[in-house]
Amino acid sequence: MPKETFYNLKDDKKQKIFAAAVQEFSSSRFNEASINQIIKHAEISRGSFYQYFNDKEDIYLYMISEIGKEKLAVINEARRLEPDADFFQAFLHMTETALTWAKAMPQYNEIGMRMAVDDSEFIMKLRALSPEGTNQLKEMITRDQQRGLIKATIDADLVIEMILTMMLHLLIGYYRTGKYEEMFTRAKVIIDIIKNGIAASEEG
Amino acid sequence: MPKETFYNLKDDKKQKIFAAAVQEFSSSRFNEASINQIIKHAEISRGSFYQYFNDKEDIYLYMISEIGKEKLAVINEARRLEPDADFFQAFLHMTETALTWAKAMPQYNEIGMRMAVDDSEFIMKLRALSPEGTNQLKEMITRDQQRGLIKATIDADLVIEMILTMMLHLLIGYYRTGKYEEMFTRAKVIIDIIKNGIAASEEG
DNA sequence: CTGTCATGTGACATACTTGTCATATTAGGA
DNA sequence: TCCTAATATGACAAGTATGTCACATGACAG
Repeated sequence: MPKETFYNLKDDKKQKIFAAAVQEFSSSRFNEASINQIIKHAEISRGSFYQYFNDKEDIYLYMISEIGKEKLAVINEARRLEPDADFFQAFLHMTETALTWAKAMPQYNEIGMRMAVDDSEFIMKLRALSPEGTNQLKEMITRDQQRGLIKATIDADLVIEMILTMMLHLLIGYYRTGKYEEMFTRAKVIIDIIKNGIAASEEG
Repeated sequence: MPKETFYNLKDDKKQKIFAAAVQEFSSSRFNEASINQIIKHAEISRGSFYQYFNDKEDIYLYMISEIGKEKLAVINEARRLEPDADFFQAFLHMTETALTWAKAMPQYNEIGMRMAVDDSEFIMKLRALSPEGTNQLKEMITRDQQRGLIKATIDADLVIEMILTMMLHLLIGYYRTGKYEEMFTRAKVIIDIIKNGIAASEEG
């Protein structure tokens, strides 16, 4: 929650500060990110910073919530398609969305990557608060179990965990190599491997 | 490569310094680890530290190589068993070894965890140098493909990537929750999911 | 024009870091 | 015992960081 003084600023100045925060938090983890760098790039004084925000946590939360708004729009757009797709199609689509997002917004993606591997107290707490969009996936698996597409004995939570782990791994791979096509191909193969393990086709 | 003055020290003093390094590097990533903390716990002076080691990288490499020696012994012990096991049995056994190791040596495990998610220049370089024990796994998959236990079309490298990713994920899970049995159970389920995807039983 | 209040500023205190170096201590051979 | 060479020490310089605060500037109402 930035202070009122921040919200009173002109939009382009707010934007500049936001951009400076993105720049800093996309190149350093929370603990290592420096307010000095932020104010330098935003071209504001140290005093001003503390007139806008309480501390580093404050501007981080602000930045995350701003990014979240943008992200939500993209995700909702993606979800509107294919309402009847099975879990595998949906997940592949989701992966594609995530990769596209990562490609389009490399800095935002980088922030997410850093957050995923951050073990500072603040980020740990923050992660614990946001439950991810996991419910929707679980519903899909349950539905596909009822439709007879996925084995009834499968532990949905574990499958989701597997799949999100692999997706994060792919994102990190993309982030490190920049090879979008390759990561997408891999995603398809990984889903195929998981599918032929959890699909009910043979055993039931 | 610590300096000669370090190797000239009595064993218990060397041991104390090693323990202080383990303590510090198991609770902080490389960049955040503090030499001040190490010398405090080792009860040596700042000057002495720089008489023993060139810098932080130096003591880190020393510590890692010492741990590596211990680890190698454990791994070799584990590999001696079941020479004819298939890939899945072998991998499960490997996971068990890793989890046991993590349980027995929590600090070493923590160091490994931190190293896995460290993106400092030094650790990135270090990771790139050590190629992991991935060859052995690949040989097993190839052999099992020839034995007809695994689909011939499967990309061994990708499977190894998947499996190591999931194993790391489980290790991190164990590290965070301390629930050894649960992680081992999950490992079995994960392997089962991957197996019924890559086993040649139905399609291959 | 002036008074008031919001906003901008950078020097400062404080606390941390690493690596150096002059000096003190210790140990072992002659 | 005494001398020398190895080793131990902590003050220090130079750098980083955060958060505060007295003061400067700007804007706007009367």
